[in-house]
Amino acid sequence: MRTNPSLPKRESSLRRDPSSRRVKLDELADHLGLSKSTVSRALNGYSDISETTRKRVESTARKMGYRPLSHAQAIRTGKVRAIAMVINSGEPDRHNPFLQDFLAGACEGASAFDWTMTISTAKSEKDMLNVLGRLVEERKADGFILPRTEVDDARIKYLSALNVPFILYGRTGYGQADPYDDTSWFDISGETAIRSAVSRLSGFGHRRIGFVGSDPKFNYSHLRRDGYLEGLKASGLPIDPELIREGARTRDEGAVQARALLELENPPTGIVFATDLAALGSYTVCAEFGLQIGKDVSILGYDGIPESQYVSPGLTTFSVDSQRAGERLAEMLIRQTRGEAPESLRELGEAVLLERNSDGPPRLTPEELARKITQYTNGNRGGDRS
Amino acid sequence: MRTNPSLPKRESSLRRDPSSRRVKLDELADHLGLSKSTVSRALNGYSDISETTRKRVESTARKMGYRPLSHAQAIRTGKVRAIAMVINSGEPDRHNPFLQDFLAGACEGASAFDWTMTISTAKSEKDMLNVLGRLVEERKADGFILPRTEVDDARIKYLSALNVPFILYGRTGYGQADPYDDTSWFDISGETAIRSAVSRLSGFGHRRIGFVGSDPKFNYSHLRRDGYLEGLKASGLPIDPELIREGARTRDEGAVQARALLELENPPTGIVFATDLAALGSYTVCAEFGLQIGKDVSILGYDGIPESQYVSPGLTTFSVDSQRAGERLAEMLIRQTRGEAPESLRELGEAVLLERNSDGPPRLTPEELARKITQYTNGNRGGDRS
DNA sequence: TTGATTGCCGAAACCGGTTTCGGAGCGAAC
DNA sequence: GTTCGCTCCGAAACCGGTTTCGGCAATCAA
Repeated sequence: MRTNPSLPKRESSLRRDPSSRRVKLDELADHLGLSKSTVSRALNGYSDISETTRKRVESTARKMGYRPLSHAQAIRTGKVRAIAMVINSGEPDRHNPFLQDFLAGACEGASAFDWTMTISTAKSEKDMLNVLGRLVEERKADGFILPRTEVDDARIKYLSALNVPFILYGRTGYGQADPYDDTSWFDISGETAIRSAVSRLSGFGHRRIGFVGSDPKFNYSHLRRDGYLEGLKASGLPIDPELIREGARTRDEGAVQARALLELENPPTGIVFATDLAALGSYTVCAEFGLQIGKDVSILGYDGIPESQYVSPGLTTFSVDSQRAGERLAEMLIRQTRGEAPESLRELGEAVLLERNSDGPPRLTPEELARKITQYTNGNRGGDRS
Repeated sequence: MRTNPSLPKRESSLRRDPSSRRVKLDELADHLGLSKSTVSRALNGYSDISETTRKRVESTARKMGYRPLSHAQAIRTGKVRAIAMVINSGEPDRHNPFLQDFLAGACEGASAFDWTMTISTAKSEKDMLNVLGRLVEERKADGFILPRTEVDDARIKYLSALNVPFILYGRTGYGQADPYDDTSWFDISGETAIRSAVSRLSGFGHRRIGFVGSDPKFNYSHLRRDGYLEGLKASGLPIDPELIREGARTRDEGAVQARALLELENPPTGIVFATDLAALGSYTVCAEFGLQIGKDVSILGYDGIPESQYVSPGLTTFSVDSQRAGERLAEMLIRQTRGEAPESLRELGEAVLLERNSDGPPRLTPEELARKITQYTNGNRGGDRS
């Protein structure tokens, strides 16, 4: 006698009620008086099935509630009708309130094709490739969405080498000769948004405008900084390296960079942040310096996180439609796995400006601003500010 | 000639490099000089394989990088080694910053067993059952995690009827005779936390303590309200129905309920909220009434969302370890699909108090508080408060 | 010595679909 | 009247695993 190694003998209780058993292809074929191969080809739209039979098959299939087992088809077709995404759970700015919107979009995009979405998480960069590898090996998905693309992205190299389809949320290869040679991607043009942020401030009359970028390992950080530079150029403002800071991903890091900018001898009267989170960090610094945001200093963000509307004053920012992004990415990825050329699957969307109260005409010149800050901090040194 | 209905003829480019082809069971068997049935049974721990052979098979399997195709096994075993969760994307409070932690936990819990996690979203309550249905029909998962359980939960009925394994994040059937008869669940004891919140306020000297619950369709809302009542009882305080509000899921709804409580003739000097989001809504109301949070009125939340530490004053709240919750749920669900009895798979965790500055000894009596509010609002009527 | 167990493994069926291949039936062309 | 080609469908192989069943050799009991 052999023993099955599984646990207690409750397996039977897991079987579905026999009365509500699923209908399989053979039964459907019997019911139709056709062979199962004919039925299968009819359902899959083969051309050697007469139109009338196809219609008949489809209608009774629907009537009988027939649904092919996806893994049963996968064994022959090699496609599981699923896309995957692996999230890096070790990131400092991982508490992304938009994840749900993004996932909702991706799921809907997949559902529209009757595909599903599997996710996984990686604890580190190294773990990432292992996780991807497992998913590929076990063939849990036919393609991958790669969020937060980096300038030099290991995931891309890995999947390319394996010839596994993928699509980027973002672009990659900043600064390379042919940055996006044959990958497909969807992205929101952060550079356009940041450029117009600078123009907006310049239009308000700001002459010294600072920029706080994100981690330079991410491609978007470079693109947005370039948008800032373009914005300066378009407004005829000089580039001052002193006003360009990088590496702020979290609120705290945003605060550090905001402080550095405001403590300059000749501080900016307006600051554009690459992300809302970093921008929110500046709020505490401004409070600390006795600065009124929107008057003494103008702040602009990017992302459109919900919190940006609840701070006071409301943060002017550029809102990204994460749900749509997820949806587009899913659709484009599926089309790629179906044979469309990756190079033909690229799309660039735009963020939309949410005008709130964190920016406006400068009330002070940079000199006056500097004086106000030093006076305030001196006056408060050792004071009680609980 | 028959035509395959798929798109352009690039299929070939999708095939993996033939040199890096996956090794399949037959090849492994050939390499070992064994039959593939023996190898399969060895890998699956059957008892009729000698220990030495088993070891040999396992080691060379590892050496050759053999990995069974999960859908190929599924066709015979009926198990795809995946758990699923479907998120309701239509919820007003869907921007949950903890989703990522939760998913990370669930994914890790699944990975530990070499399972994966598939997700999907539903746009409404009705859509929910369709989405679940599709996943079940196509057998995309072996079991489901059901988050945010409701008092009368359609998902539970649906999956129970189909005899599909599932586990609740939360409990259900509040008020029924045998509320949790044979479902398995993991939950955090919100009632315990809220009870101690009341005790904490009472310990500070508060005598009138309000409660703002969440949507009563959710089970947790009732449990937390009960915790509030128990807390009052433990502190020897009377129950005043006037002080109990419900239905606040969003920040704005929290604001509405906070306003209602504070505008009472005999307002509470401390308010316990069922969720952080609702608690944050009270901040704007307090500002509007010229009330200093933590002094004039004490506020307590529950959830431990990141934002709670960035508001001023920091919100005292109870932090829930979402990642651990996800991990436990995944493990328990997998064990259930392997045959363990659902009734034996239940676990109750505790939230941990994060003491911050939104609560403390009452500076005013309820009467003084009421007077302060009316004075302030009258004084500011029509005034400029931009 | 013989018959019955036991330990270990191979052959073959099986899971539920997809795809290949061949052939019946029919109309048109020679 | 063949022959050809076209439309449409069925039989059977196939995908990559798992599970059943039976059999051989060695061991044990009688």
